Amino acid sequence: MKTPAVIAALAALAHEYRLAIYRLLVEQGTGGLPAGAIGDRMGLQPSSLTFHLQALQRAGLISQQRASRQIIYSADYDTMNGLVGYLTDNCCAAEGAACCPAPSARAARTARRKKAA
Amino acid sequence: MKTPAVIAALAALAHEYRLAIYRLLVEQGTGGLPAGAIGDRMGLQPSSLTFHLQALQRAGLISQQRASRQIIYSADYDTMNGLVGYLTDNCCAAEGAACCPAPSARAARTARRKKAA
DNA sequence: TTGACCTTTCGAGAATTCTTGAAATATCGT
DNA sequence: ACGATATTTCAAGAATTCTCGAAAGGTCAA
Repeated sequence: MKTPAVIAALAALAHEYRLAIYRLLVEQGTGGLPAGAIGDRMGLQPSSLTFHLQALQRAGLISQQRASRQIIYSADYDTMNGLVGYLTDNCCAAEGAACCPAPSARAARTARRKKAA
Repeated sequence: MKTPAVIAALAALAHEYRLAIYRLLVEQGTGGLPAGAIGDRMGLQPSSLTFHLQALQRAGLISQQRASRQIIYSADYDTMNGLVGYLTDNCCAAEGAACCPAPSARAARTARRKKAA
């Protein structure tokens, strides 16, 4: 995951409503949720909801799919994996720093991520 | 780590300069770096640099310490750990979702975090 | 094809964030 | 105490993000 994409994902999640929407969609799993249902739970105006959904989508955190009249949104787990990978990798660059996951866990996660990419 | 703090940390990192500054400080380890040296490397105006350093500091991602005339900034790893923990915990809330680190790694990280808090 | 439903688009205004230069603060060496 | 160095504060303006209401775009059922 490149730095501009990381910044986009961070910015997308750095908002009360968007973080809540994303968490809600993660809970829903691959089934996702139609826009209207999201708006109801969040108490958001339709146009405001679309604004935030688009922000999440541009960042690659969620994706949409039309189902007749409704538009179903669901979480894109890959982007979150990439984000967490970037943050953990860049968290412990200094050797011996008292931080983050233990080296073994970090190595395992890096290997898994490289395979996925 | 509570949601407002998570949003603050995400917002602080969601900016080109601030993410670069944070990464630079992480590389430096506990020794940190004086404000001037950060500004030189980033090519930032002093007042702009202070603005961004304060944003990172308010989010708990970095801390400062005076050393005679200079002010040394260094990364606060705990907040990043908390942020990564929050993101990983909330990434795989749906059971069986094809996402994030394997359950065992997640459990280990959660246990470590709880101990630290 | 008409009307109802669900969602997005558009435009305007409010709020927030970012940048910049000038002035202020704090520390040091002389 | 004075001048130099390092950084922050302040105020103003530019840029961006967010919210809201009205209108438009698809999709379905009759």
